[in-house]
Amino acid sequence: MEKYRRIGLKLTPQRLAVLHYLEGNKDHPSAEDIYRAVHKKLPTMSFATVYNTLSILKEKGSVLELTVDPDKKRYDPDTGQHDHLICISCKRIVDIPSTFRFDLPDSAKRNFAVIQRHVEYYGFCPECKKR
Amino acid sequence: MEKYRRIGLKLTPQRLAVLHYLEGNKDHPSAEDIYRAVHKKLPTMSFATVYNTLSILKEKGSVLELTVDPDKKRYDPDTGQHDHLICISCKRIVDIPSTFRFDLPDSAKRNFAVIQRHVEYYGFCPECKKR
DNA sequence: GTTACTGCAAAGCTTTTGCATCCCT
DNA sequence: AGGGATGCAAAAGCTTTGCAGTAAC
Repeated sequence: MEKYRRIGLKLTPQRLAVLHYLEGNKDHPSAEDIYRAVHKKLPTMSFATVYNTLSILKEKGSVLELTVDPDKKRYDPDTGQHDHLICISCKRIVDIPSTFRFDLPDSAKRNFAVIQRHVEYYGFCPECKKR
Repeated sequence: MEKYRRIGLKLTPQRLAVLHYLEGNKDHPSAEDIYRAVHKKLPTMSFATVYNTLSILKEKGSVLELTVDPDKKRYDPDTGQHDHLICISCKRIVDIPSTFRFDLPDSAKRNFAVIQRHVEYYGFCPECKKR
């Protein structure tokens, strides 16, 4: 938690609860997932505070906002380079290591200043493909 | 247009207008972009019909729904394998050829049945990086 | 003549915002 | 004590839906 104080966050119980829930979380939760989990521990927790906290964490680079689920945004506390397997049926998102280099040849960049790469593999997870 | 009749579409003026607008379109338009463009030619055009048409085209595999813009869905009539450069400032989306093989090693698939791969490079486009 | 599509308005969801109150530092 | 954070409710977007009327086949 020291690292959050260092980036200039005012440490409220609400923020600590969100940070604690996200710590090491591999589920790529939505804002509602976070709200529901944290609300159990902290019944006064509001949606506005969840979004407010996520917005600051995004800004500070401590959380990634994923736009891979057509229905809602998902959040990833793992900001290291990795790719995603996504089930188009149950919307499960699973981390996998990147299998190739980040580099895009300059000729392909069209003068963009590229900052980040996202790679997603869409399909059916083991459970959903059974049906 | 023959190919749309062949996949079992009832060809209404509204659908033809949407199909014509999407044909060869490289802008990755949103539903609203499509609505505005088609509405000029066909003033009775409604949003419901835009979404209805897109939904059918998606189903038939004639259009890809992109979830790379956090604000709204974008549509891509080019269903061949290619990657995207995305400007996080103006939301412009530019096509680039894929620079590596589709294959994901079986060991990385976690038993998913992978159907599609999406690769996006996020950053600033030439115009937006000037500021 | 049927069946399916259109258009309008209302509803549904996720996310954002305004503002008074509260509390971390 | 002061400035920022919280919580509530309302609002804003995008997208979906219900249904009566209409048009394609």
